[in-house]
This record gives sequence, structure tokens and C-alpha cells, in this order.
Amino acid sequence: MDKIARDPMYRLLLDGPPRSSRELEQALGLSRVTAAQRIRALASEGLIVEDGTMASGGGRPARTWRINPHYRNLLGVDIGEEMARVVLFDCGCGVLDEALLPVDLRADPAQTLEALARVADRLARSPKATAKVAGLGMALPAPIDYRQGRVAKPSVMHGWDQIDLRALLSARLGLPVALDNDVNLMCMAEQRLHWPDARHVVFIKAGTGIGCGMITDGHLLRGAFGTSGDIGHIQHTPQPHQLCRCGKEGCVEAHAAGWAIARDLRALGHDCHDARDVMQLYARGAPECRALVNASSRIIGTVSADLVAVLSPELLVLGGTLAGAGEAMLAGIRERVYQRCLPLATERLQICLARGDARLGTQGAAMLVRQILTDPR
Amino acid sequence: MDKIARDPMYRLLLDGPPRSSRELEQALGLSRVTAAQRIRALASEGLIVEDGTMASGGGRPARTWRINPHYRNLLGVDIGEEMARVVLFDCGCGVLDEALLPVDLRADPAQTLEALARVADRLARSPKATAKVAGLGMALPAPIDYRQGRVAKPSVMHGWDQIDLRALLSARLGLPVALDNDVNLMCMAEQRLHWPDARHVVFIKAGTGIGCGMITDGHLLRGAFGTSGDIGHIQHTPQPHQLCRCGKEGCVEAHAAGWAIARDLRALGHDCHDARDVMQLYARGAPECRALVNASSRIIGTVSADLVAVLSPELLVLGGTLAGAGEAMLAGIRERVYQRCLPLATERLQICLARGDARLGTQGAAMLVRQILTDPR
DNA sequence: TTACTTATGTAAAGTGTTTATCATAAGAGG
DNA sequence: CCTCTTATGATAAACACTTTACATAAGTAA
Repeated sequence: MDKIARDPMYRLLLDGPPRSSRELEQALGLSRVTAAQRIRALASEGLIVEDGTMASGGGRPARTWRINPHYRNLLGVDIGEEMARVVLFDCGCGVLDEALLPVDLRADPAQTLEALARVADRLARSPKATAKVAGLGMALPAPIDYRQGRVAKPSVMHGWDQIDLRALLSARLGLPVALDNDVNLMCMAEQRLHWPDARHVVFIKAGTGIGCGMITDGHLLRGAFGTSGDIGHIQHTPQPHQLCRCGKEGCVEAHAAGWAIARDLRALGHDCHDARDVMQLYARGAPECRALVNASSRIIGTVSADLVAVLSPELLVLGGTLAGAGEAMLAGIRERVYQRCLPLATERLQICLARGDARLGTQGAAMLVRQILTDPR
Repeated sequence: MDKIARDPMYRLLLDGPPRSSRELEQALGLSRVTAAQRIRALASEGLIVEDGTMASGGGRPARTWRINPHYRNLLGVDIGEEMARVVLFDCGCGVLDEALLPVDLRADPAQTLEALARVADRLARSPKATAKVAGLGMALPAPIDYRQGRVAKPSVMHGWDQIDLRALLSARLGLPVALDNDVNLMCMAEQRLHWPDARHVVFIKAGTGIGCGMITDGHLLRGAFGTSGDIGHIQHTPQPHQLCRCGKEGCVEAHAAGWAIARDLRALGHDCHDARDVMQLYARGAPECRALVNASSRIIGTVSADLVAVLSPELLVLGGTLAGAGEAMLAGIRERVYQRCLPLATERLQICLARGDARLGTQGAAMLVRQILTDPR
């Protein structure tokens, strides 16, 4: 995107609903003249378009302005443990085209990257594209050194911490590239797209693994070393100790994650390997599965209670594959949170299922590049 | 403070070390001419003064500027469970005069406030005062509705949530007043005064009660309802359940707080009622006391590990009365944190004792009003 | 001492923003 | 229809900041 896109007025319209000239002027603290001038500039460049008029309050109704979604397109990539999703978005995060490809995180990252790059290239030239692609964002299931744009040093994604991921991808594609942890990006997308007024949000992703993203005062909380939100390996220590895939015992994941439920279901004779398999069994109503999911939800509820006590969010959202169990998962979380936290912290707290779909990670990734491309520095 | 004090240049000098014209210019993104002009304006108003010269790098050495601590004075109040401390500061947070007064939080808040106001008035007219008082900050051992400037609704400070604390005090004293939770303010003061480069800090206050303050990305994390940092009532559940003063069982406080240790020591025949008594016994080397303090430190370490996993701070500071046990407290915290957290989260994490003294709360309070008085809005 | 370096002061020209004023546009309500 | 209200456009003077250029101040290194 061009220089003009760094106008804070454009950022405001990217993040929020259409606004009138006066609203923009007040939100940015500009004078009417300057606001109008900047609106003209953005409109003449095709960055924003007229949206409609507001209800009249006894006078001439105000025109509202919104971003032009077809000014540029964006690519969002979400690398999962087995599949990667690549989505072509317009710059309002509307889906234009999409592709899935299998990935093997234990394989050579160079090969995986090349496969991803080919798909990205193909999508950028898709007949459904509405503009040229301005950048690519990528969500990764690993701690990310956000400043450096690479996977943080010791990581589960073997070998990925060795390469300068952002520079490599950017050079290969000829596009600006931004990276972040997948849960962080899901959290950001969920908040920005579905709860724009919430300033303090905890997003729990319960899938094959468990993690959380946090927004405090409207800002994504990344922490000092890119490891924030690592709730999966908080010590839970209920009676039967379980070995976690991280090598420790008694982690939350080892009792409540999709892989742990699958492990327990396999022990009961089911053919079940990941969170998706668990949800299939759950949907079919297998009682053992329901029991395990309920138990999981209470364990996640225990951690949630700690998060609520520490962070005092106004919204706790549950996403990830296990959120497919819906109210059953929420029940366990609510039970523990209301049981353990102060009324003051819970009386106005909302506990909900994520409204975003499986594309949440890619949407967050696209929003991240967009944010960087429109950052005034 | 006057209008000119809202200059971001002044705020920069308030928070940081003395700087040269060039450093100010770069930090604020101004041109040399404008920076010099603003420096002149601030200096002529008496807000800043010349500090000295920097080391020469082969040319004329740069002059450095610092705030004039005697431009205005500030009052900081820290209300504890039994005592309140009122300190008169210069606007660099240097101590000028000080007073302690007993308070009873169960008494009528109006009486306590009047007693406080009298002390504040007296200090403002103290012979040690160097300038007129610009505002008063207050630290309270309760969740605070920061926006409203009052104690959040259901509170342990009975009756205090009924009154418009900020407005009342402000009217009584004829001064701008700001309030916040005591642990938040201690956290802020500790970071700003002693770890200015740390952007992600967890401050644990272990005293008669237990709580924590958090700074993420340089900003104090207050949460949505003023209850953030409530780690004292996280469920700990080791074997012998203990009734907490909050009415629940198995809270961290019920096992690790000063009041809980005092309770256990009383059961062993010691005359011990609060954290200070515990530290006296500890200093005298009572073995039961040492054992209990060690156990407490491990419990606090357990919560600390959760905080480190979730927030990924670069610095974890222990303050409060129990921090008087020094390395013994740190040992238990370090043990649990290193045992339970990812190496990535701990390898560069510092775990230290607070450097601030008993005036930390009042310093934070003074910094809070100062921050508000110099906020450009 | 001289040459070089960096810091600081001052003035002029140019850019962008604000404030103020006047004019026009487009709705509601009578 | 007219009046009232609010939105928007155009313009000019005032203001703040930046850039540029030149001069001076105060150190270091030889």
C-alpha cells in the first residue's frame, strides 16, 4: 500500500464501522477543514468510498465513509499441525478465494515454505482477486519473536527457528510479510471483527493443543519473549498425573487438550487421533466422549478462572476445535469462573463461544500485515 | 500544574534521565529548531533546568536537561490496613516530608478522610516544602474504578464504595486528586523508578495480603473492572484446605499470605498478628517461622509460574513486607518458575526483590497525579 | 596553535493545520 | 411553502513545525 494509506483516518475506517466526516474529525482530533481535506485525498486515491447517509437529526444528514474493500487484496496463511490454510482477502477481510494444503511440521521448512509460496502465488493471480495483493500475514503454531519476524528460538517447529522466515518469504513472494503466533492472531481477529467495543479480552483456543491470546486496553499482549498465553502447560495437578507432550507431568494440556482426550478415547477402544476426531465422536453422542469433554471444560475453566482473576477481562471467548462442543464447553468454564472469582470480576464478564469460523487465524494474519502496512511508524 | 506542563517533552524528562537537546528531539520526532524552542520555553517557565554536559565525542559536548524538582510539590497517600502514610514529594518524587497516621478501615470513611486531609494540609504547609502542591495521589488496598475515581462497588473497604472519593477529597483539599489500587501503584513506581527499561513487568506484593500489578508494553494493566492482579484468591488446593478470609477455601492467601503465616504461628504459640510480626520472628531466626515462610514462597512461586507462562514478562519483582525475607522468598519463587515454565519464557527473565522502600505506594500515587496533570488529553 | 567535530542559535522560506467567516446543501417540522 | 437544523464547501489569516542555511560555541586530536 502507498504512503497515503498510513493516514490514521484510514486506519480508523479499517478497524471500525463507516463514519461521517464529523465522527472522523472528532476521533482524530482534527479540524473540520483538515478532516474534509483528508477525506477528499483518501477518496480520490480510491482508498475509501461513500457508504450512505446517517439518520437525520433535524438537519442535513451526514454522509458516511467506509474503506474500499477492493483497493488492495491481502493474503492470510494459517499453519496448523497438519494443514495450512491460505486465504485471499479483500482489504476489509472479506474472503475472495481460499486453498488448503497438507503440511508436515517435522519436514524441512524450506519445502513447506515453497509449497506455501506456490499456493500464495496462485491465489494472488486467482480470477476471484479484485486487486493486487499488498502483503501476506502468517499465523504459526509456535512462539514468535515478533520483532525479528521469525520463530522464537527453541521451538516445537523443528528447524523453523533456524531461518529468517519473514525475510525468506518476503523475498520469495516479493511482498511485505508479517508473522505472529496463531492464537494471538485469532484473538485479534475475533475481537476486531466481532467484539469491536471490548477493550479487555481473553481468547482461549482449545483444539488439539491449548493456548490463549489476550487483549488489554485494546492492544494484543505479546509479552517480552513471544511466549505469552502459554496456558497449556500450566500445572494442573489433579489426581491421576499424566505425562504431557512437553515432557512434564500434570500440564493442563495433558488432561484437557484435544490430543489428551483423543488419547483417553483410544484407550477406550475408539479410533481417535486429534481434536477433530474427538468432535466427531462427540457429535455422534458417545457418552465416554461427552464425559471427557465435560471434564476438559472444567479444567479449562480452572485456568480461565485464574486468567479472569489476573487480567479482569470483560470478555472471555472460547475458540478452537473443542469449542465445537458449544454450550457444554462453556458450562464447565462458567462453573469454575463463577465459583472461583470475585463477583466484581465476573458480574459484567461475558463468557462466549467465538463467532469467527475456521478462517479466524488467516483473518488475523491478514489484519496483521494490514496493520503494519498502514502503521505511520 | 500549568498548561505548559502538558508538553510531551516535559513528560519525557519526568519519566527518564536527563537528556540532551538532540535526544529530546529524536525521542519526540521534532526538528532541532522546535526542540530548542520548546526547551527554552520549559526552562524559562522553571519546569526544567540545565543538568550538566554529556561526554564529548570529539566535539562540543551536549548540555543535558532535567526536570526542576522544585517546580511543584506533590502529595502521595498510601492507605494500609492499619496505617496510612502521607508523603510530600518534590515533582521528581524526592521525599520532602512525611507523616504516618493510624487508620481503621472499618470506621466511617468520612472521619478517616478528614484525618487524612488534615495531615495532607499540614504537610502542604510544611517548612520542608519547596513549592506549592500541584495534586494528591492516593493508593488504596481495594479494587478501584479508575475512571470514576472511587472504590469499586462491593469492596472490603466497607462504606468506601458509597462515596465519590475523588470528588470529596478534591473539594476538601482544593487540589486535583487521583486514585488507584495500591499494588498497581507500587508496580508502577517500582518499574518507573528502578527498572525504566523493562516493558513487561510483574510486581508481586506479598504482605499481610497478596496481590500483583502488571505492566505490559510499558503500560499498567488495570483490566476492565479494576480487579486485575487478584492472585491472592486464586485456588491453590494443596492438601490441608484452609478457610480464606474471603470465605472460600484453598486460596493462595489462606496458605501463603502474611495473615495466614501469622495464624499458623499463633497456633504454635507465638504472639503474631500480621506480616510485620512474621518478619520480626523470621529475623530472630525462629525455625517454625522460617519453614512457614519457605512454604509460602513456594506457593507464591506456583502462582508466579502461572503469571510468567501467561504474560511472559522480562522482570518479576517481589515487594511487600514478606519480601523482607529476601533471598529465601526468591528461592521458592525461582524454584517453581524454573520448574514449571518454558525455558524460552525464563531464560532471560529476571526475578528480583523490589528496590523501592516502604514509600513505594506513595511514590506511585504521586506519579499517578503527576501523570494525569501532565496528560495532554 | 590549527583542523576537525559536534552542539547550539538565528533567520527565512515552505508546508500543513487551525480558526473564523461566509455560502450552500439537504433533511425535519410546521 | 418557509424556517430551523445540521452538514459540507470554499477561502483567508494565524499558527506551529520543518527544512535549509549560515554563524557561533566548545570540546578533541594533532
